[in-house]
Formats: sequence, structure tokens, C-alpha cells
Amino acid sequence: MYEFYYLCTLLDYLIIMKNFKRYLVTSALPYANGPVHIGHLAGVYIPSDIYTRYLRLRGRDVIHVCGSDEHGVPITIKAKKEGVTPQQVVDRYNAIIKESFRRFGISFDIYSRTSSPTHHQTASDFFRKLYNEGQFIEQTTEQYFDPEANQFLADRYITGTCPKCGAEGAYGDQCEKCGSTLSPTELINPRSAISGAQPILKQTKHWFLPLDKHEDFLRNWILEQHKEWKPNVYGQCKSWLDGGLMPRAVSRDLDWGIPVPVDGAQGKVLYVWFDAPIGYISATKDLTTDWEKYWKSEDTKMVHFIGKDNIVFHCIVFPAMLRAHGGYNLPENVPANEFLNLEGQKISTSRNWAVWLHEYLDEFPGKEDVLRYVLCANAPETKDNDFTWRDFQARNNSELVAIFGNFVNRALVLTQKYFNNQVPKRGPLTDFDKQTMEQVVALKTEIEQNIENYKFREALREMMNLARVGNKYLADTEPWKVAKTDMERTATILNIALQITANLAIACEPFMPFTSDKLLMMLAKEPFGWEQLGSFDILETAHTLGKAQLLFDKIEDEAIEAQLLKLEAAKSANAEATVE
RNA sequence: GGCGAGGUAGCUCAGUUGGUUAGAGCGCAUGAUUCAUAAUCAUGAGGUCUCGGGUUCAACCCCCGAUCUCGCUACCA
Repeated sequence: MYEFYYLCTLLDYLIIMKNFKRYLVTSALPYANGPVHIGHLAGVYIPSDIYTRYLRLRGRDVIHVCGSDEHGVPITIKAKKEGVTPQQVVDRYNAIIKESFRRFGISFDIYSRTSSPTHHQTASDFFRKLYNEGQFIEQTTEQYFDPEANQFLADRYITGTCPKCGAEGAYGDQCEKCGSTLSPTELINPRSAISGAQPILKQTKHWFLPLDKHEDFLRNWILEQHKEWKPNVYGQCKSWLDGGLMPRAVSRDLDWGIPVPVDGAQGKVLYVWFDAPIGYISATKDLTTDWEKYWKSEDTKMVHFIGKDNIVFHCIVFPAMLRAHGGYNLPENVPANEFLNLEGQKISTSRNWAVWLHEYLDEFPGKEDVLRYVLCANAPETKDNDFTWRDFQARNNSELVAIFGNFVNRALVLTQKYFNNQVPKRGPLTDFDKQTMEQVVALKTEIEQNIENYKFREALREMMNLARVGNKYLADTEPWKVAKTDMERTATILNIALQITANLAIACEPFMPFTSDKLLMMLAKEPFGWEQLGSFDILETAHTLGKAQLLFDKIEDEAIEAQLLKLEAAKSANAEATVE
């Protein structure tokens, strides 16, 4: 028994000591059939950006890769509907998505796309290697074919009457009325969801990745070695593994995508879920010729940021692919988030129930960090959360303006007033001064530990506590009173308040980079490193500060009401469309 | 239908292996304060931990059942 515990402790020690020299951070590839909305941001891109910015500030070797996922059936349908080519569809959305990420300060080292030549080459080579090594199973099956649209139909794109409950409009894979799992051939009176034609059965050959061959490995790797993964991620993996893995098709009959690179595969492309995660690899190749060390050196830590709907692909399928290929690292963690709702309803691209990033950026110029703050503070880390415009307003006005912005403004205005905008000299410290300084040091550790454990909401709260400590410090020391009798003591107080402000500029950078930049400008300083957080010698005595400005503005009711009206309009437009 | 995750204060969320009085922020109330964007600071009120059983000296936590939300269910992405 004693030995057992000893062994566990030793094991923990080794895991903690596992010394990663570099990091590879991936963010789920947005699907290029629509713009990015707040759900994507809260679930994936804000957490991954905070994580990456934090690591960079600490001077770590880290790259953050992403790109547009541009293949698959929905894009071809959208193209057909609009009378344009699939390439035109993805060109349009790739441009919108990429530009909105840039404006929002999501700091990818590269934002690539799966229609790029590099990606086509990489994915083809990947497939061909597995094919040549006999890692696939070939199987010919009968599949529904739409004679009008002249294409095979995925199960999702066949509708008909449910054989179990008789409901109309059941899908080929599932009836949403009774919840039964179906196979397309069971449907009564099947119809193509694309053309409405009656589909016919036709033979087709496909390649399958035998996940069952990797089951033992995956079971041990996830269930034994990654017990620290989030409950939703671990639970879903366990569910799949306990059910027994089956071969999974990795090709599709479609004319949009990466052609299956073997003889006799005319009209077949790689399944998007086979090619999309390889997109992380191609993106890295597009970034650097030195890409292999990020994917193949064992001292690289790979982390996939995704939403909960992608867990299986990132924890089971992609790792199985990487292992089948050989030579690649597997992810160290996959911190999948839950979903964000909007005003109590599911976000929906097709129903236009969303707050679109590119529209937000136009309608709230200069307020990138407000959205970053609100979405992080309310991120769906453990369960689905709700975004409301009232909450957005409240968090801006009573947290960012009242606590953060107000503290900074107080410290700077007092310095202007009493010390001609120069950092005053710090004299002897009181116990309260020392206590306050200790609190700042303690917050550093809290923020670090929370970010490293993917608890970004809590990390953000701790960052805000820095401003709270500052406000309390000023309230308790009352420099505006002390200034009447004791300028030396006033100097010490304001020195400490300014050092806290400088600490804030460091601590807020991963979460609110625009605010950090503004703060640095106001302090007239170049960016600090993370290691300076907790220090009270960041600003040297007599350093002249820059011009003070307000960090955050109040958001008035009108702006919020305009957004609510906009959502109402989307709702009625949608209701009308349904009636027609 | 099966499986997974979740349901804790008015709102948004914490709650470590079961252990005294279940915590935080916002909101609300009262007081203090006036350097600051009516911003801050202190104090306080506010809980049948979704519901019903069970195990235990002791349950938000473990077990059984019900219920609601979301996800997955292998060709939607």
C-alpha cells in the first residue's frame, strides 16, 4: 500500500516534470459556409488566444495555427443555391472570417485554408501513405443516389417518413421526432433533401479507417493516461470506447474536396473530417519550414481547442489517424467547451440567430476587448451558457468601467494632480502597503495556474481582482487627504498605485490586448514581460507618464436596445420564411 | 431510444477525497467617502443545492428512480 502511494506520487512528479520545450496550439477550423459568431469565439478562439498570448508573454516557444475548413457537402449546397461555385463560397467566407479574426486580435501565427495547395498535397500524401501500408479497409456498399442532382447522398440529406413513429421529415440517419437512429433504407418514401427527387440505390466503393485496431491503444492513452481531461471530454471518449470502435469511412462521393489519390477513385474525395484536422499540419507547413519539430518532437505540447461537438474527431479519429501514420505526437489536452446560447435560444447560422463578429466590430468600434472580456467571463467552460445584451452592458458598465477603468483613471489623475505626471518616489512602507503588495504577488500565481489548467473564467476574475486590490488600496490610504499634510507619504501611495497599474497592463494582455496596449501608451512604456508581474519596480522613479485617457466608455441603453431590435427583426424574418 | 455532460442565491458561476454556519462577482439595501466616467470602500439581506427514494453518525457530493437542457449516436459539419 505504501509503495503504491509512493509510486503514484512519483508518477505525478514525472508528469508534472514532463518538460515541454515548445507548444503547438490549434483552434478548430471554422467551416467556411458562414461568418464567425460569438459562440465560436467563446467556445474556441478566445480561450485559445488567451492561452497562446500568455505563453508568448512568458517567452515560450509557441505557435497557434488555424484556418478555414472549406470542403464538404454543405458548401456545395450553398453554392448551388446561390448559383455560384463552391470556390466562390469559400473565398467569400474565408475572407470575412480571416479579416474579422485579425481585427478582433485573435493572434494566430497563421490562418490558412484547406483549399490551399499545401493542404491538398499534405492530405493526399497522408492518405496515400496509409493506403500503401494497407491501413485502410476497402468496402463496396449500396448507397442512395440522387439521379436529378447526379450525386450520392449522405444519410443526412435524405428525408422521408420515420418507420418507427410515422413522423414526416425524418433524416436518413435519425428521426428528430422520436429520436430513433435510422438507416436511410428504412425511410418510407425517401426523398433527396437536395433536389426533392426520389433517390435510387447504387453501388459505391469507399475506404474505411479501422478504428477498432487502435481501440486498445486509445483506451489506455485516454482512460488511463489522461484522467485530467475535462469531464465532458473524458466522458464522451469513454462512452465511445466502451461501446467498441468500428471502421469509419474516410472518403465520400462528391466533386468538391481533395480527390482520393489512388487508382479507381474517380469522383471520390476525402471525407472532410479526414482532411480538416490534417489542416492543422498543413497550416504549420505554410507557417514554417521547421514545422516538423512542432508535430514530431516529443518535447512539444500539443493542445486542441474545440467545441463539444468535435470531441470524437479530435480525441478518437484524428489520434488514430496520426498513430496509423506514425511519427506524430498526440494531443496533450483537448479542452473542449460547451455551447453559448444567445438571449435564451440556441445560436443558429441558418436562422440568423447570432451576433456576428464582423458586424460587432463595425457596430462597436474600439470595443474589441469588451466582447473579449464578456465572452471570457461568461465562457461555457462547464456547461452551456447564455449571452444576453443586458449582461454585456452590465459587465461593461459595472466591471470594466467601474472597477478596471476607474482604478487606472484614479491613479493617473492623482499623479497628474500632485506630481506633475511623474512617477513619485516610494518611501518607507506601512504594513498595509506590504499586505497589498503581497496580494498582487499572490494573484500572479493564481492567474498562471488557472490559465495553465484552462480555467480562463477564473483567471480573468483574478486579473480583475488586481484592479479591486487597487481600488481598495486607494480607498483605505486616501492620498487626496494625505496630500494636504504629507507629500512624502502621498508619493509612496501613488507609486504603489501606479505599480499596480503597470501590473494590470501585464496581467490583462492575454485577455484584453487592446487595453494592455492603451495602458502601455498611458504609462509611456514598452511591453513588459510576464516575469515582471508581481514586481513593484516596474516603473522607475521620475519616469514621465503619457497622456491619460479613459480605457472604457459606458454603454448606454440605446445601443443595447438597437441590438435587441436587430434580433427581433431576425426572429420575425425567420417566422415569415417558415410560414411561406 | 442508447450514451455523455450539466441543473447550486434575482442573474452569471465556484464548491478539492462525504465532515461544523454551502462561497464569489453582478444586482439589491444600509452606511462611509468625494481623487475618480454617480465611479469607489464597508456592512447586510438573499439558498428545500431540479424532484422523489436510499446508504451513512454525517450527503450539494455516493447509490437508485424521475425530470429538464445541451451534445454524441459512426455518411451533417
